[in-house]
Amino acid sequence: MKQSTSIQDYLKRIYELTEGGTSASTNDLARELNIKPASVTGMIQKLAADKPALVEYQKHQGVTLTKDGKRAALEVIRHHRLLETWLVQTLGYSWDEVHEEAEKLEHVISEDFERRIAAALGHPTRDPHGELIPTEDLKMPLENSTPLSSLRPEQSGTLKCVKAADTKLLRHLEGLGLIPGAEIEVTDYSPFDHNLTIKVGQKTTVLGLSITRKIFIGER
Amino acid sequence: MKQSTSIQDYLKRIYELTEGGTSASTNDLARELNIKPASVTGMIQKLAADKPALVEYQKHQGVTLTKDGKRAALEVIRHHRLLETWLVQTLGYSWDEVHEEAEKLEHVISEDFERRIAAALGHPTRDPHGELIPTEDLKMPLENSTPLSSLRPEQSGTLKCVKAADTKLLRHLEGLGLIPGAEIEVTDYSPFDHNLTIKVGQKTTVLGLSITRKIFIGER
DNA sequence: AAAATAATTTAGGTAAGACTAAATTACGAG
DNA sequence: CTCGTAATTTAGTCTTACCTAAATTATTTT
Repeated sequence: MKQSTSIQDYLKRIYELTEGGTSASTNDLARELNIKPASVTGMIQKLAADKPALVEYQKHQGVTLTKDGKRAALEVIRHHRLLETWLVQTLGYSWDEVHEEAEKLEHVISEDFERRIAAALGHPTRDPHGELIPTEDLKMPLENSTPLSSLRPEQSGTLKCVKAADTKLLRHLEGLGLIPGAEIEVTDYSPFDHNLTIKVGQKTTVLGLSITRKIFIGER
Repeated sequence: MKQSTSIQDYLKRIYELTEGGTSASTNDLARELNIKPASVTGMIQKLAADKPALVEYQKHQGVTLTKDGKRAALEVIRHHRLLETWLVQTLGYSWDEVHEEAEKLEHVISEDFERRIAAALGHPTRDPHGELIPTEDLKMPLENSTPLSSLRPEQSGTLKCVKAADTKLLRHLEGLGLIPGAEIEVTDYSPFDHNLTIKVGQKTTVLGLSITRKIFIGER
């Protein structure tokens, strides 16, 4: 019932890649996990063959998580996001520094430890990037936000979440005031390159699609 | 330069077993690590053969740590003891609950994390059991205490440290007031079974050798 | 000092989980 | 529909770190 670090990483990535409803391809998984596609095939075949199967898998069709697999993935994700929150709140990490550390800790902490930090933090619902934290009974809350890339001039909202782990990018966004809670207004859109011009506080910035896709906006 | 979890465990145990100046035997190591002696032989041969050798080893003579091995061991021990301190101080763990959790975390935390918790705790010198925490430059401070088992009637002192990980024992000792800082006086000694009668506060207790060997007493 | 016993080492094996190279399958263009 | 490319899978290797069984070395007893 307790998975290895490797397996937990597979499950977490599969969860992320299948959030949109599509199945996760061997190649995508390999890229996300920084391993070779051939290695992925081996592992997902094993995960699909296991007694209580953690993934659903048909040759050349990609993988999805089973009920059990999803639970296990949400457990890891809960660990990760609680840890990030806690590193920021109690040890003064900044949001661009927490990812790596949480990535290692998430695999080794006990359920007891998880409960203790959740309680100490007041049972937070979002991590420092604004990502939703799965509940204690391992349900993922509904996200009511849309990617910034889908907004158009005149539209506005509150920055809910930044889906990124890259230190440089996060620092850059922070410099622009683009952190969870920020009020944003779209002032211009360029249909050719999908650039958006937005106003955050006093500042006006132009952002490309590769960034606007990672920023999620919700109701004020 | 970064060792696997297994190797770190070997080094830590070897450090502990050789603190008394003697070398660590294959069997003792196997017992401490809960693995078979044959497996220990294989690993220590590898550690001794490595480019910068971590252990000194001659067939049938047991192992000791090299300079490099000692540094690596102290790094792990520092992690472990800082973590225990920190689990107790910030998450409300009791001294009998921290061992297992620290045992897993010690292998994955970064140097940055180590520095942050050390600073947050005010650079403590002892962990919740009173064990000395290696300094940031990886020197083990001198311990100026002796085992309770070496004291005799009329002698007294302050409890400095309890070298034990067993939950039951630790809870028992706590119930008797035998925690770091306690003032202790020896009132009786039985030369046949080495039992000691001691007074802690109001309480008088008789302790066997297996316990008195694990309790360390120092100057008031 | 030889025999019995205990400790240690050798030899060979297994399981995870990665890799490379080669084979196969799927898919888009003509 | 067939060819070429891209994605995927198969097959076979490697490393780490454990295991068991058998052989060897050390130590203790008689």
